[in-house]
Amino acid sequence: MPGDVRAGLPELKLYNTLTRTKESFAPIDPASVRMYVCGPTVYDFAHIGNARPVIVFDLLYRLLRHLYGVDHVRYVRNITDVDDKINARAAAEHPGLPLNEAIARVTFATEAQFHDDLEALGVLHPDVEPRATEHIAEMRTLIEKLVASGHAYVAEDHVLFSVPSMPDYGALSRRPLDEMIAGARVDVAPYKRDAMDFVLWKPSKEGEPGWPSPAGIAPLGRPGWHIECSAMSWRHLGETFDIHGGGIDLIFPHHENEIAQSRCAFHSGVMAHTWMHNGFLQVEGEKMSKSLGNFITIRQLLADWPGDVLRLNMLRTHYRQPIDWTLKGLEESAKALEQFFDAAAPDAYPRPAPAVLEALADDLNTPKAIAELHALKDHAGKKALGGTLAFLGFTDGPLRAWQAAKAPALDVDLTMVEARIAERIEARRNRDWAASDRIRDELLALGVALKDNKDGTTTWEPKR
RNA sequence: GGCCACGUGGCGGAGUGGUUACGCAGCGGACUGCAAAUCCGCGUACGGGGGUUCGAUUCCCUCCGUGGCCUCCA
Repeated sequence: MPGDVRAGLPELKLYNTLTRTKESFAPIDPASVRMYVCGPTVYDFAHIGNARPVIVFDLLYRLLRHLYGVDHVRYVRNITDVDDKINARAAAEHPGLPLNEAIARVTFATEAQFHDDLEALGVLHPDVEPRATEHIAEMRTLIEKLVASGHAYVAEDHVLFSVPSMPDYGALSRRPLDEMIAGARVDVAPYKRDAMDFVLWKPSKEGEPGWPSPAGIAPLGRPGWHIECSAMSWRHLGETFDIHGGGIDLIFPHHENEIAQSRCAFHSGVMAHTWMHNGFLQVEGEKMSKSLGNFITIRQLLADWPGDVLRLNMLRTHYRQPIDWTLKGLEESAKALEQFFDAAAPDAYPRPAPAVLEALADDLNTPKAIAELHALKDHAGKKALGGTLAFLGFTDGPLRAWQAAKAPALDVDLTMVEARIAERIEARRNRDWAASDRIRDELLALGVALKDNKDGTTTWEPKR
């Protein structure tokens, strides 16, 4: 490598769920830093909780690209397009269609909605966005490997992963096997050898999507939930890679099972070196759920706020902390963003100010980074602020459009306003404060707010 | 029940073994004919109780509270 591309850059530290400590990040290959993040299951509009990992890991992606070079980072975020919820949705929405066609419609439409949402949130496209249904072959290969090595077995046309075959299963979630078995509240399927065993492949029911099964199973089948991520990360990032991210709720069982599948299939001690998990989101102090009626989609929020405000609001809390999503918070975020863009030079080259970069390099300390943004606003150059905002994924266009749209429509005669202002200046020159104040009040009633500037001029702006 | 997080000033939210986070709101001041805008300044916080320490918000124990996972879930 010609010189050290990272010279002068801060050391990146990331909290690793696997070790429960903040560690210095050292990629397997600095020329190809590899990150996998669990993406959405496409059956409905994404909610604001779904937006959190997408925004957080987008920021990490931007940071990695800055530290290692745009062409030296490979970011994979999958689309899960095979799932019972998708099937149910498809049957409900398109009752007249064959199920497979209905499913295609649902997943296609949902994926498009998701992409629209992310664009509004300022999220970059990952380098690869693989779909589960396009990686069935890889899944089958993995399953065959696992069966061949004794880590999986066939029972009643299912393939199950044998958890006891992996002695250190549970390391990520820190759940020793015996405890889990003791505390298991699950109905154990009779064909499981062990209560903890999980499904890699299952037979498709009549009318469900199905693919040729592995391991000599005759009927068509479909994959279990966990195998797809092992297959897609393998295909696009290799047997071992640097970072695997997702929501904290995925630690168990999803990520634990991914690790089991990948490590046992490749006889490896490691799937990903760094495991990162974002905290959960609540809405106005309550858990978000459909039954409480506080279930908010990204799309609903975008009707009221520019995506950049949602993005800033998300980043005001450190990614590992729980976040309480509130209207008050959104209002504060909007205000801060307006201040930033009022103070920033437009179309600045995307480049993080050193203090912001340092904050981000410390396990994505975005609240600290935002504090530095305020410092830049007050003390540093407009270009530094503008460049940093651009680096962080903020653009002012939607914000400005939003400001214009929410401003009360002014139906005033500009010539009249200018005339009244001139009239008031004359009154003030004559120290006729009563007349001056009357004119100001009258214009304010029309939505025109006057400002007497230090240089003696008077300007106006729409009343806020 | 088991496991894992979290509890910071009015609110949001970083961080640290001993000096200021930062933002919003509030208050005071400057400026102004009065305002608006702007600028300056101010509050003196770390859930309760023990312990370690010269010293703890920061480490340990414990209690209380909140949330999450253990079943699909960002």
